[in-house]
This record gives sequence, structure tokens and C-alpha cells, in this order.
Amino acid sequence: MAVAKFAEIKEFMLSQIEIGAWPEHSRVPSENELAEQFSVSRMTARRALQELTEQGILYRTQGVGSFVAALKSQSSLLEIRNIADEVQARGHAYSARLLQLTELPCPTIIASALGLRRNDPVFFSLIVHLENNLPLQLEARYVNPLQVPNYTAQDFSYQTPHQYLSLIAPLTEAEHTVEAIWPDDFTCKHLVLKKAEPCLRLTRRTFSRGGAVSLAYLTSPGSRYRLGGHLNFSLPNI
Amino acid sequence: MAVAKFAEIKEFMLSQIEIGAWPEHSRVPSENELAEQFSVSRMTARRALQELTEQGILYRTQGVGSFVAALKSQSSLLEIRNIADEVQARGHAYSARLLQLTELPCPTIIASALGLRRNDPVFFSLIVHLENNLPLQLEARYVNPLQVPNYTAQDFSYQTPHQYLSLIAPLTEAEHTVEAIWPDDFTCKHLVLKKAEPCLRLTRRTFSRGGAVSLAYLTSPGSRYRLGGHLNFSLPNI
DNA sequence: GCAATTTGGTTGTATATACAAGTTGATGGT
DNA sequence: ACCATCAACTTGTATATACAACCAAATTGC
Repeated sequence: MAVAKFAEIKEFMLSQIEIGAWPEHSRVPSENELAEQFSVSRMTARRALQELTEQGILYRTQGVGSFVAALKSQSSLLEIRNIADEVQARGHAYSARLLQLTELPCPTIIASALGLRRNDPVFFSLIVHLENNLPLQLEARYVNPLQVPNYTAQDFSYQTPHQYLSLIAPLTEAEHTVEAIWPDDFTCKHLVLKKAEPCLRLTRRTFSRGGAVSLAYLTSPGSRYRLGGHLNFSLPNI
Repeated sequence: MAVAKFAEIKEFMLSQIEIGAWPEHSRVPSENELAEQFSVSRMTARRALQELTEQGILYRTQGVGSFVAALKSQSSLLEIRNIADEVQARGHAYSARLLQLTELPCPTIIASALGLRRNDPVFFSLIVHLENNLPLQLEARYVNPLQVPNYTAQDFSYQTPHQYLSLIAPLTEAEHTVEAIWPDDFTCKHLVLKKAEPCLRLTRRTFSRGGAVSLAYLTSPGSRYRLGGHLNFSLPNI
């Protein structure tokens, strides 16, 4: 068997969800309906539903049916906090200042991280995120233009890069490192630090189905920001 | 059916693994053997094996058999790096210096984190972890004596608290926050920092089946240490 | 001795069937 | 109008069966 039948059904259902044909919380075909549509036994259709449920794509209720789960928890493992949501969750005012949004020749380090070649065009954005008009985070982000061709046409005062990228290239994987650094003058200036202080720098590389999407450096003053919640460490440190 | 048969088989297998009857990488009964032992069909026995495999408890190879997975990945979601392993993985020499290991009255903050009452007895350890004799991390840890009554009797030059706790009270949950801080004089002294520099402080609260087990403050110089790999953020920041 | 083949055991996929357990809505009767 | 019952449908569990894919060791042929 070239590819298993239950896998075909999964692929079909995933595509329906991705293109929006089956929106969040909408009902998906029952085991019996899928079995008939795909000319398989109920147990095979069931397996597809089952595995999608285990992946957090669907939720099911005995006696009721199967439904598309909320996208945000499409993969709870990959849930990444969006700083705008964080700020608003605290009841504070979120705003952003776009400092730069251009295409530039790709530096070597970025190229290897994004699977590009040196001096290939790459998109770059530089944004300050503010909480109650106080700078909270400086975001420097490189974006793979092959994955997100319209990146530079976006209005990032309306939505954060993270929000936009989540729509265009849904996350399949994310890689992070966290460092404590001494900010350079440029960073100090944009974070409005009267004097230098320890900063937390989160380096985040995100992947979608097609490969690496973006590499972001998120720098926050230690006095104003900390990472929290459940962090899980699963790969070796450097 | 009071409890599903496949669940009974899972419980049995888990208990065998937990008591050590089935060590790591040892072979477990095949689908057919389990089916016969429990008087169920092969498909039911298969389900037990399958689910344990999805949980990372077992690994299976077609044509060969099913085996107990390495304990460290017993729950990949909760895999927490042990600094001794990290250092040794880099091919460097790991050592530790035990500065303090006592019982003391529980401070208020610690009490609420561990589910104790203020001034209840709590264990406290203070350890410096060294890489090639250079201090890499200062570990201050409070341990719930109800969960780990023999904590103060351990020899932590032989194994790290993390290793010991993993044996006594296997992790079911972990909560972290990461901050960039300015180290105090005490920390500077024990990390042998000639002058103060930004430090990464990881606060880690671990839970076992019975509840909160320990609260650890892990402080490392930014120049010598960074957190890396796949970090997943699933709960709100402060 | 060595290589090719066979054999037996294992996991992987798929089917047809049966019944249990839960939800919902319709159909009643009071 | 209200409640109880029932019918239809859903997911959950379990079985018996069949064949495919794969691996390791034994057997066979040379």
C-alpha cells in the first residue's frame, strides 16, 4: 500500500481545515460518513479522526460528534505568546512603533538559519513594542521571502508580525534560545534605557510546512519583562 | 465496563516498568503474548502497546518487538536538562560544590509555592555547578520534606539534586520563569564574577503526583550560559 | 565456508461485526 | 405545558480475521 488509507483521510481533513472549508468548532463528518465517502470501514475512518484528535486538531464528544478545535491550540506544543496579547491580558495599553521594514541582502548567519544563500534578498523588520507607552521589547526579524512574499506590504501598527505570520504560514515548529545580554547603545536607545541594564534576549526561529519562515531577536529589559509559565526544554543547549 | 481492558493492560505494564521489573530497553511482551495473558484480542492488547508508545513509554520496531524507552524521555514534554549532562555532553569536566544543605523554617513565598505553611520545616540546598572548574550555575533549591523526606541525607557531590529528585518523585509537571537579573554580591562571589554582569535566572517549580516538590533558583552568568533548544511557552507570563 | 533462501515471529494496516454508552430531538401521554 | 419515553445517531470498546511489511535466525544449496 503506497500510502495508508487512514493517512489519506487525515490529509483530506487537514486540507479542508486549512483552506477554511471547515471552520473552528464546525462539525466534521462522522465516522460512518467518512467510512462511506472513502469506501473504508468505520474502524479505518475512526483511526483518522482519532489521530487528529490526539494532535489537537479535533475534539470529539461521545454521542454528539467530532469538531474542529480552536486554531490557537492547533498544536498546544507550539503555542507561542504574542506580546500584544500579553500586554492586553494585563489590562494595559499595547502599541507598536515600526522603525524599519525593508528588503536587504541576506547576511551569512541569517542565510544559514533560513535556508537561503548569502546576499539573497531577505525581508527585515524592526519594531518596538510598548506597554502603556513604555518600550517593552525590541523586535528585529528576518523573514524568508519565499515563504512570505508580501511581508513588506503589511501594516504592522495594525497587527504584529507574529500575528501576520501565524496566518500566512502556520507554525509547525519553533526553536528558541534565551540569553542574558548587555544591550548595545542602539538597543538602549530604542528601549529608552536611561542606563544599561541586563536584558533578556529571546532568539526565535519558526518553521512552517515549507521550511524556515523567520528568525527573530526579541530583546527586553530585565526590569520590565520576564518569560514565564510552562517552558519545556527538549533539545540540547549549545 | 468499569474500566476498559486496554487501560488495565496499560496499568499493568506501567507498574512493571515503575518497579523495575522491565528495565530500560528490555523487551516487553508482544501483542500476541499480552492478548493471551489477559484473555483479550490482539487488537486490544495492541491498543495498550500503541498508547504507551505514543506517550513515549515504549518504542516499537516492526518485525522485532516492543521495548521500554529510556526513562529520560518518559515524558518528552517534561524533559528537563540536567546541567551535569549538559556539561558532559560538551566533553567538559563537571563538578559541583555543596555550600549548604539544611532544614530551615519556610519563608512565606516558598511556603505558598510548595503548598506548605510559613515556618514549616523545609529543606534547602545551595550548590555551585562548575564546568572545567569554572562556576557555571548557582543553584538554590527548596524541597518539600513531605515529598522527599531524605533529601538532606544525600551526597550531592555524587549526583545532582535534579537527578535525585527525578528518582524519588518523577516529574509530572514543571513551571519555569526566566529573567535577566543583576546579580547580588553573594551571587557574584560564588560565581566568581570579577565584575557584575547580566545573569540568567531560571526559576523552576516541579511537581510530582503528590504535588509541588521543589522550587529552584538557577542563576548563570550571561557570558557563560544560555538556554536553548525547543522551548515551548504555554502559560501566561506575569 | 559462504551466500541465498526459507521460516517463524513481530508489528502495521484494514475489514466486518457487535454491543455499550452518551446525546439529541421527536413523540408521546398526562 | 410539562415530563417520560423512545428512536436515531454518535462515539467508545472489543473481537475475530486477514494479509502486508519487516526482521532475525535457521536452513539449505553451492
